[in-house]
Amino acid sequence: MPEGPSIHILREEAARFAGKTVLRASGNSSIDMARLVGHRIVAVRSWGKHLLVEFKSFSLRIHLLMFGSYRINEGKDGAVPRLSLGFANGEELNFYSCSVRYVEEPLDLVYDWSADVLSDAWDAAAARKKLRAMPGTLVCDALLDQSVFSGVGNIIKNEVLFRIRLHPLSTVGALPAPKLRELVVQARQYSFDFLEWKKAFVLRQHWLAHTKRICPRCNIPFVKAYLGKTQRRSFFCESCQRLYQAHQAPFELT
DNA sequence: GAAAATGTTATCAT
DNA sequence: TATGATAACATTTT
Repeated sequence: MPEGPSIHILREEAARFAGKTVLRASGNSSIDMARLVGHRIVAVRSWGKHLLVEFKSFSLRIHLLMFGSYRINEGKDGAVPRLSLGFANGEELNFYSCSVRYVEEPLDLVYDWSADVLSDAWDAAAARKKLRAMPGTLVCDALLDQSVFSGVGNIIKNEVLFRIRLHPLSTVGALPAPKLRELVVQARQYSFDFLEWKKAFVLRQHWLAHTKRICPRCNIPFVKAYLGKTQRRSFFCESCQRLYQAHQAPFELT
């Protein structure tokens, strides 16, 4: 369920609770839920895959991890909420199998909004600068680095690399400037495409590489491998996705 | 029904 | 101490 665009949708749906006061909080989370009761939600925000419910003096951070889900104004069959927030008129916001935490500091101090690929505050130049500082990193790992591309997940990773014809084992430092620029542009652009397709329930049919067996450009089999320090599934075409590697030895002189 | 998977973090080992 | 490997968590789809 959850890459950045899915959380963006969740945030839009949960925005209705901004300004409302929590009347009840329950669930199997280990956080102090009583603390929430009586507090008014100032805003519902998101940063990449984090959903942030902001109160006046603290915030709640929900991360759906791999299998999390949520329901608004209804329960989920046979599932106990990790956290259930009750509001006036029987309204409720329920989260299942997710990570729940308090953030004590002001959100603007904790989060770098310019790293969120779906944010108005997204800063492509800042992302390029971060990438230039990690020349030895594989592009498949760089795309999943939340401090650079907050919200990008494994599906977006595979689709972006296919879209810009870039081999996942390419090294960030070996990319020509225009390619690096394209990587940054498409990480954001594909995330918006993902968002629109997800909203229209047509996301999966737009996948060109992720879980696919044949390259739609070359008509030859994709390679499926678990790559990078993250060891996540990669689907790529060895024919049309170019591999850029450093010409010099892959160790650093210190 | 087994296996895999849209993710992150805690803990242990080196 | 810092880095890295491993485990842990939990649910739906193939």
